[in-house]
Amino acid sequence: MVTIKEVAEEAGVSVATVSRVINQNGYVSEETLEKVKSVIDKLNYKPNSIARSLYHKTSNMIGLIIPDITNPFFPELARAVEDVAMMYGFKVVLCNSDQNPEKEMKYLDLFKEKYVDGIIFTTQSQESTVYSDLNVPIVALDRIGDTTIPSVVSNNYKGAKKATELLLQKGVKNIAHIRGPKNIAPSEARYHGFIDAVEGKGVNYTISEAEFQLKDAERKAEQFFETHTGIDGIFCSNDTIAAGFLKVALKKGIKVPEDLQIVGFDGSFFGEFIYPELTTVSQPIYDMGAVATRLLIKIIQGNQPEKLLYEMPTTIIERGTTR
Amino acid sequence: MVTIKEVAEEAGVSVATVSRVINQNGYVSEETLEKVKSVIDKLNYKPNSIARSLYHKTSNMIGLIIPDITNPFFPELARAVEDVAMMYGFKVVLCNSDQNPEKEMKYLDLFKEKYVDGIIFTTQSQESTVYSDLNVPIVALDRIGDTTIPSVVSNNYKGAKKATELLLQKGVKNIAHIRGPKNIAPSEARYHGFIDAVEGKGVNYTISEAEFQLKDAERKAEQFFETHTGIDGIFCSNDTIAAGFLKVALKKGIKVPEDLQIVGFDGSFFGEFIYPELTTVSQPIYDMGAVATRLLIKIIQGNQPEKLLYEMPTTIIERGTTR
DNA sequence: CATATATGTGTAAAGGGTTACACATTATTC
DNA sequence: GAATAATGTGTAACCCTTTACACATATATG
Repeated sequence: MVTIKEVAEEAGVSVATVSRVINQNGYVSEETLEKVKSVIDKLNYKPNSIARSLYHKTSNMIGLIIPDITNPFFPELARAVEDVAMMYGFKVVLCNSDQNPEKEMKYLDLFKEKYVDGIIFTTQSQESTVYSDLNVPIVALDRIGDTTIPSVVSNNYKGAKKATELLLQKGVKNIAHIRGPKNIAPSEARYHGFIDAVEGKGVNYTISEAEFQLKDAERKAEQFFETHTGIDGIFCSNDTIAAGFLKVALKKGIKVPEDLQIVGFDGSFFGEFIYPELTTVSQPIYDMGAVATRLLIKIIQGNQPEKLLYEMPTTIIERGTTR
Repeated sequence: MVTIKEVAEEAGVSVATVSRVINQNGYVSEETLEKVKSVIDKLNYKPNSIARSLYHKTSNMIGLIIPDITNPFFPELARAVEDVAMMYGFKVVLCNSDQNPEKEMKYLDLFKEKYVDGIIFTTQSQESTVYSDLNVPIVALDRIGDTTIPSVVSNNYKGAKKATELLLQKGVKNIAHIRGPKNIAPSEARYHGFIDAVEGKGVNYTISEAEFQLKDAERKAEQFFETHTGIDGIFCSNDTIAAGFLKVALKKGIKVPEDLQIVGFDGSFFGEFIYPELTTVSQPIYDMGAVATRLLIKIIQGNQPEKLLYEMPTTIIERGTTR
């Protein structure tokens, strides 16, 4: 690797001058500028970013902590973060926490050591690793309740409410909600959205629960259809659960959407892969990632965020599982 | 951040001694050792990894270049890379190249600047950014034809052949192959696998082509079913295409697997989300990532790879779209 | 008991940049 | 034309670790 010293020698100037040329600060004569530039080109010199980091205590890197990239919700998010980061000259280090506080701590330490300029994280769990006192700009995604960290969330409550209302409006008489795990914030919010859409409206409703995993959803669906009859509308806490219920329904010969309507949540890409296509509450996943990243970069650049909670709107995509 | 200097002062020794304690090399008396260790604990000192990198020209980071994390094939791969890297104390920097050579070059420069210890990359395209002369250990995934770079691939040819043979054996009389794009190596290999299973066997076959994208697959499927009749078996170049064809077939009221059998390729998770579940040729995606990473780390540690091509076996998963 | 070897610790240079400060030169102002 | 400001460049310290080398002491060897 070519160093600044070699460039300086070749150009017959000091390293300081070369540095000035690179960083475009301080005074450099036109003549010297040209000379140095040409040497830089000739030697294909690239300033060593590690050395820079050491001095500046800055790395142009953003740390991204997500539960699991394998969960279909996160690739798009990660992609958005990378795209925006890239636009501003930042790189991203991706870490899968598996919701494991130990792993999270480990990554946090790593980030500090590496002088990352900022951190974006998603934990769907509620108890928190101590994120607040680590003295690095940070933005939370899809996580509420913390009053000190700027957060970007989608409006889970409202989306769930709208979805439920859609089902009712489509003539559903016996509605069910398959809620997600209790300790996950969005699942909680969606549950409340459902309840508020249904409670006191004289509507017949049931609640069941499933993990955000296909296999578990199918198991729960099998049980569900055995123990419940006459259900003609289901609002599922996410698309994975919805896919599981749809599969089992089809297998049992239940006609969707004629006899049973189903709405999911997330707007996962696979909603279009299945048939009938899944009606779902779409979260602006890419936008959430983009907004979070822009926000983080703003903070990195020294601006205070205008607000602590950025709530992104959800939209209903009506497809084949509703009439 | 606490520095080694502060630790040294507090412990009443020189920085060299502290460094020796941290790195467990050189002579340190039992007494000093204890003393220094306790100070390190007390101050919660963590060696600055940037400074270390600067000295060692090493970063404990692995660069991973993939086309697009949003493509369902890659999250699992990325996950495997991260898991294995983690086990060996490496972190991973993830980059989406979009198959864009410029972006690839940019990332490669970045990696050199950051002293990444090694690089894993996937390009499905055949023309190559110059990966060979960058003087960093490197492993290619899912990419053939390069004779200098150690590669991990799955056996696309054999998998395709087996899949085709499976269809024939299940009684398919008029078989079609929906091939993937021409410039993508795995799609090419699968095409040849199909041809070799079918050519000279007195079998009736057709070839069509589609992008590895649902929308395009659906368009092509619409056309396909209009222009072809009597087709009772389709081998698709990947699961996304298969999903598109399945959807359109179901929409048209074609009975799957009774009247039409479909086999995909990849073993993508969404194959289980759809109904009937997709029969597919499963690639050991996670294993491929893990093997590639282990191989890379081996090279980083100075061992030569035993072979240049690591071919991983594919397995057929029979599910609902075949009889 | 002198010499060689092992043990323990510190000093300073190196790794590749950035920048405060010093110094020299040129341009401006009165 | 002298004082002041602006411009151009170099020297050296600094960012934080690691390690070669120097030095001192303790132990082993003949």
